[in-house]
Amino acid sequence: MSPRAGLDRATVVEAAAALADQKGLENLTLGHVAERLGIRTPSLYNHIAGLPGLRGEMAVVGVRELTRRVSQAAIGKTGDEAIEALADAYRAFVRERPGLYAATFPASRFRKPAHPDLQCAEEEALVPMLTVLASFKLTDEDALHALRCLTASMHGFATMEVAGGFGLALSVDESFRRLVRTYIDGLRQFSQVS
Amino acid sequence: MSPRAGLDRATVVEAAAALADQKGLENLTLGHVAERLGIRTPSLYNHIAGLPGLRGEMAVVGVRELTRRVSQAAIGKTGDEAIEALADAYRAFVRERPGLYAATFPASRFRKPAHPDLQCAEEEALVPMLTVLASFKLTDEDALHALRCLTASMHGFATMEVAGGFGLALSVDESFRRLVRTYIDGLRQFSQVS
DNA sequence: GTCATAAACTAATGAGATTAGTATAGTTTG
DNA sequence: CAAACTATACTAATCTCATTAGTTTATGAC
Repeated sequence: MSPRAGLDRATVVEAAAALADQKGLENLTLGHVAERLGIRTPSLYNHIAGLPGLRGEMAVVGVRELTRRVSQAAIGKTGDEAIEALADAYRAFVRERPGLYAATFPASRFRKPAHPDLQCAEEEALVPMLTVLASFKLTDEDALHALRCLTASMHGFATMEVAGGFGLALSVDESFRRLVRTYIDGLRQFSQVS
Repeated sequence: MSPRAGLDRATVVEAAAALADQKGLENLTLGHVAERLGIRTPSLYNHIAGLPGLRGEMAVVGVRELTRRVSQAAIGKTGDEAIEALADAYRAFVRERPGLYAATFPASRFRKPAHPDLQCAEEEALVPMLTVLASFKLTDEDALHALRCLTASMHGFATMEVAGGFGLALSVDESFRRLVRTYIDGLRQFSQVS
């Protein structure tokens, strides 16, 4: 019908991400993406390098968006308040865009060529968190351990939450608040400030 | 050739789990499972209900094995020591059997019929952890929040680790120790003992 | 020994990803 | 302004994989 539909890579990736959010990343098919965009499946190959390429693009977009939100949340805050804001932003992102977040976490154990853009985006994602941790005056080593613990906690909680792992009739917000508070209290153990 | 190869469901599931550990759960195909067992793909249907059924069986086996290991690790221990042992066992399981563990975490958001065996196994998995937490004399509500925080922390850390998310040259064991210690310290905030 | 059943098989179907080759709408250039 | 170029869409075809249907045969029950 229309030999030009005016698509570009970003549009394709966004459509794929929206579908992944709705139906789950593992249920994402090129057929569905094409249908949503009003084109035939092979036409997608003009914009993306197949399904693996699409997943890689989604990962880059996801990491950047997560970074943006986390950075935004921490602006003008330090210490406890900054950690809490950052953690809330992280969790909110996973809840709002579970498919895009899942794409961000691509079991790099099995990814053959570590996409350079992705690696770069992943490194930048650490910056806001390390910046916030800097206000606790940790040694470099302590800060890196703290970074790992923070990301692991947020990642674990948020993924369990969106997976439906918290079945009980108990406030999930309250559980998360306690997790973050406990983490912050633990930071003090290594911190050089009050 | 051999109209009887002497297979049963458990053997098929174990073969699938071994493949998932090696190649990743998302790369698991019935063809590979059949090849490893020396039969043709359709023959698997005599033992399992297709790929979704196989994944469900893997989830049940995975949860049970995880529960067994965690319970075993906590035998004869209480308090801090029990939590540390339990956490180490959890992490060790994820490292040794990443595919089987991944099967355990099936994004129940998209699972249509919540397998009764699986639901039962999942409930039983909480028992050893709640038992250990009981030694901290928490209120019921505090114990459930603590349970969520503990599973989220262990899950998050272990999955990030096996995904290759900890790239830096910094002891992962030490990071995990700090995560668990911080958690334990946080428990005391709500605990009625020492 | 006969029979029922379980467990293997082959053949066929359908979904989905991918590649090859074709056509056309914009854009660039003379 | 028209010719050529290029990007983007298409159809057709192939490959892998899951799944179903129908067939065969070993093994255990009687």
